[in-house]
Amino acid sequence: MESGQTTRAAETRRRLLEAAVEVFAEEGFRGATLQEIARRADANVASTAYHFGNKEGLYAAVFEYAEQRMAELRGPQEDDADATRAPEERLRQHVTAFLTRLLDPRRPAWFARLLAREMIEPTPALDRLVRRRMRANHEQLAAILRDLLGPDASEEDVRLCTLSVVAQCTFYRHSAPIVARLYPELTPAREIERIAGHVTRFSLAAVRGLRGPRKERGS
Amino acid sequence: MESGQTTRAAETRRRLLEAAVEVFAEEGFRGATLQEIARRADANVASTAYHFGNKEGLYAAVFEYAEQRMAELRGPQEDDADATRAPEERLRQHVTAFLTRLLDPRRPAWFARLLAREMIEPTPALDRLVRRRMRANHEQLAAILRDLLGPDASEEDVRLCTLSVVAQCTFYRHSAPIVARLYPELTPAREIERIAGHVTRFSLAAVRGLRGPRKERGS
DNA sequence: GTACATTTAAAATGTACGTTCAAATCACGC
DNA sequence: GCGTGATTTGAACGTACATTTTAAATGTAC
Repeated sequence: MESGQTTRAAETRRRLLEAAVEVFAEEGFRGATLQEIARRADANVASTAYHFGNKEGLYAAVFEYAEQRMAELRGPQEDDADATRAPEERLRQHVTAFLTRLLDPRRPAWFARLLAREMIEPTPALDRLVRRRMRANHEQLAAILRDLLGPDASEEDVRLCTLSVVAQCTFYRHSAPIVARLYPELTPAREIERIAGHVTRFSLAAVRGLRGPRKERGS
Repeated sequence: MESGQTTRAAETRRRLLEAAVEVFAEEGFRGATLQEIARRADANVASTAYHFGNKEGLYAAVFEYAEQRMAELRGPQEDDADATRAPEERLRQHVTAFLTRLLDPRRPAWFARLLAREMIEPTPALDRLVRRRMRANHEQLAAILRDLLGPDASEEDVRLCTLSVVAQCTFYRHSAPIVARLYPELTPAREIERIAGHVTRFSLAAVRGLRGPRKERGS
């Protein structure tokens, strides 16, 4: 068919996306320049316009591309399915996988940076990401916590506990600069196992304590 | 002395800072323009150069100003001191105050935005903030958790638990766009008390569970 | 009230960047 | 090899903006 042309064009497109992911992650939407992206991709500035219309179009494509690449990087062990095992074990596994995705230095850092920027100035790309990727993950974790909390727990409690677990995981990524300055000796990237162990123990203990009759302390 | 001039000059300076805090928070360092800042402050562009040297100088001054303003906004009930009360009660109070600072819609939102931007691209301003404001807060919270965990807990455990509490609080601010998209019905800004209650209960239960002989589950 | 220093206003300058465009190059069917 | 449409290229355009310059205004001291 048109394999020669198409693959060549698709190739520059891919190079542009590859370069753009990095530049957008490093510099943000405003800070990123098409010239820099084109330079890194060994392409002409005008090719960005040709392939993606304009800077915004490129960003949208970049976010989708990054999202896809991250999904590909997921190992099969992170998939759902094993509803047979004890919820305690499933929690540990979920937390470990989550933290690994966030902190493992072998994973590219750009996705977390893009996401962090979306937290400050959300774009339509975030809506899609939540709908298409995050929601399912949250549901999976919520199911584990529902099991742990027992049948008497309200959906409200399940939700809040789920968020507490997520919060502990994402913290070491989102607030890394603060953690690094408060505790220079703690290097999360190298201690994923230790942190995962703590988050799991902490959360399991919390859930066990919450499970029984709710203890209302204080006023 | 030179009061007429000085106060007038100081007044312009203050107006510039006030405007700059907002613009930097909204648009980020790169997105903010001196012209817009000057316009909002009813001042001339050149006045930014006169008072702060250049854009970077203005940013540094802005961050310090924001920091100071936030410190002023703290009620007296957020101070340390009451080491007499039960640590459970102190935790509840600390968490509530923390969440209020982060989420209360009556508080200006710009500080959190400036801070979020520092999480992506730290500047020297962050070092100062951590050293001069955050460290003490963390120590205060760590002390509460040390009390709760009892004398057998390692400093490592205290640290991790402290971070778990902080993580749960900051999450509702840092990841607000995600929470809003996952659970549109949850409106953290209006439910500070409920969230504070959950974080406190969750963390107290966790700490109580961790306090005894460490239960190692799983492998 | 006149000379000097400080502060503000307005315009000018230079640069960086997104976008556009016409020409050049390429891949392919004929 | 030649025409056709898809890509790629290099240059140019216009705009936005940080910074600088210049001039006026304002305050201070004699």
